Amino acid sequence: MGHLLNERGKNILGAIIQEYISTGEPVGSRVIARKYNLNLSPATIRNVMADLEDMGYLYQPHVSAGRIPTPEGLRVYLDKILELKSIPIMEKTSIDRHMSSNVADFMDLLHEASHMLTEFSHQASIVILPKPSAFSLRRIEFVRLDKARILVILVSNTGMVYNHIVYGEDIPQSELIKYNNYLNETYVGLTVQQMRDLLLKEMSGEKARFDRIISKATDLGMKVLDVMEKEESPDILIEGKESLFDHPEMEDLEKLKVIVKAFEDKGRIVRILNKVIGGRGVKVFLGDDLSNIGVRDFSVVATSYHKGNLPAGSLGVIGPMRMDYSRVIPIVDYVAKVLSYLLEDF
Amino acid sequence: MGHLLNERGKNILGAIIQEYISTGEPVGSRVIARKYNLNLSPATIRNVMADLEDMGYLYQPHVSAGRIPTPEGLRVYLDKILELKSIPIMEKTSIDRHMSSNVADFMDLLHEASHMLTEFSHQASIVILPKPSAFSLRRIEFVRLDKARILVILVSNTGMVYNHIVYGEDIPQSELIKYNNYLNETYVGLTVQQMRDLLLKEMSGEKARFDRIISKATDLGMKVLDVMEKEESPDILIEGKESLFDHPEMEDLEKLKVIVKAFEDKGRIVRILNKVIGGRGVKVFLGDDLSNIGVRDFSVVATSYHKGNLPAGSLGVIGPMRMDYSRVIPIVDYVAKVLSYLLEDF
DNA sequence: GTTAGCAATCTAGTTGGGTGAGTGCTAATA
DNA sequence: TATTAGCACTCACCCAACTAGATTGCTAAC
Repeated sequence: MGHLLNERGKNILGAIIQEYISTGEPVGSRVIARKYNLNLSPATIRNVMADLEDMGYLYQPHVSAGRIPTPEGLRVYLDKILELKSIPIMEKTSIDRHMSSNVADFMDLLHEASHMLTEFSHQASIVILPKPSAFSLRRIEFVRLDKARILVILVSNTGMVYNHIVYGEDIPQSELIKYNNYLNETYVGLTVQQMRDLLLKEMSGEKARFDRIISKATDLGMKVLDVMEKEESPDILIEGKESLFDHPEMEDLEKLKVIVKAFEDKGRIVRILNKVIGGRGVKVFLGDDLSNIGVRDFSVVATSYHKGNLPAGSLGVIGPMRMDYSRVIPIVDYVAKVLSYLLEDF
Repeated sequence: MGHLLNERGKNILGAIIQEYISTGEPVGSRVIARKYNLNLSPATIRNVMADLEDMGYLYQPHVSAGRIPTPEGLRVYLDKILELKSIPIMEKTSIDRHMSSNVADFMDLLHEASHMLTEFSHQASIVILPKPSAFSLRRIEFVRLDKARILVILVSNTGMVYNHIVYGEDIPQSELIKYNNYLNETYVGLTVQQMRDLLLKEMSGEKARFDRIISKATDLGMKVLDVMEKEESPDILIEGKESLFDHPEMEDLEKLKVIVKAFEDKGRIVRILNKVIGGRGVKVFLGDDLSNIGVRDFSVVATSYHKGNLPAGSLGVIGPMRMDYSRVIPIVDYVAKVLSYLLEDF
């Protein structure tokens, strides 16, 4: 057998990974021969295993132990071998129910999504909050803080409240209220992109030249968009860290430290999760994909959620590489779909 | 020697605890006799140690080991023996500088305080965000979300933004704006308590009977105060969890799990920290004080910070019981003082 | 009241043999 | 030629025995 993975190779690799996922122990040739009826002797399986090791899909922790899949092996498994299970009807209805009732505001909805993810995947869940740019404006409000700072409060059509501070000249509150009124009349209902377009148009238009309010208000509006863009460090919900600790592979102290530290640095987690934005479908990050958060032997299963056709944010779970992907992937997928569906008419 | 702690008992207990704090190992009689010139032989010290153990201030992990202080022992040490060090001038100026420059808004200030706490105590820091009731109103804004929900945005005089959702009848946005205007004219500058008083007065007053706007607006205002009170689960900043992991006592896996889980449950942490509100000065929570967050062998050093004379929130650090209190207590104290000072004219 | 001396206790670390799991290789088999 | 049985080999893991070191409590002397 050469360097190409043939049918038998696939079967055996699949069996090994399945076994490893369910036991967490190195897998020997005997177990495979007995439990998975491939009609092959342990000796033959050993030969194939040696080949798979050459290809970089398996490794031995030590010579008298069985094999463990490498990240590369898992990647192949995910791409070519894994067959997804369908979600039990009970879990589906539970997800539906939790996410559509008892949610007072948009944050509740995201919390609920996060909760469903941990509940049914038994991993830690991550939900990246939507960037304001995914929504349209419901209301904007300026509040004078002091002579240099203006507080800007934006309410999106989902009821999310974003606030920013803008530095600038000293404008009395009474004047700011006029800007408010103008902007609330003109820009409500627009997305960030549409706002930017319209602002640019208005700023160079006739009216702005003669109407001081319009001119000043659009100036300030533009400044707000700039600040928003710069500050755009989306927030993040993490739930169920503790469920990670119950996985037996966490017996290692160093590993635990590493993963806890990884959670501290939310920026990096966001960056990984957001890689799924743009594409559709669930993606799995493994091994080197995660080396920048320092957790090579973990795995992130993530996908994006949408509002209408616009990608709004991303969500997923993180856990040890040994994870029941056939269950977890459909769950992440389903929660994202439900969330997107509910988002549509929020 | 009976059950009363005499001078010599104090000296020896103090020495043992000092030694334990700096090494983390059980302390034997020899070390005390050699390092701390009490002019006593190990044998005598052993006798005293046995007494201290009877009193519940020390215990032996096993018979051939030295002694470790119990929470009760530490409590006595903190109350009667410990002498605080003064903060090095370098650290003081560093705290001053960081907290007074580069802080755009109030949250920045709190983050900075939190940062200073970890930086100089080498423990994890906790800052409880002020309850809205500590501040006065700068601006209130109603936004209609849908026929049942109204979003209320409150801006405090410190520039903090609080938002709540109020359920009620369907009120058009144009009507809400009238309420806004009335409330912003009448209630800006008042604390929550003052608002409540004035609202009650207005509701039963003459004007409200004839002016629909005033009547409706005060109704809504009252509802907001009720919601605020109910939802009052103050938020919390935690920084430097990772510095906990570097303490050698964290070699124990179970301990690490426990502390990480404790951090998950912010409610309980808030409840502990908030015990300091009301009193002045730094308090140390030890042993049983912390059993409700499941971390008997940790220690929380906390104090409250103020705006003017009103307590606004609390802050402190959490770490292993073995902590250099003579350094940590003054730092917590100082950061709280600086924060209170800066808060005064925010 | 204090101290020296000493037996007793217990942890932590080391050594060494035994066990079992699993491999790779070789030669036989289909 | 592909597969398999057989076997020697390797290595982690466990257990038991032993050693070294720390510290104590107690007793008797100072």
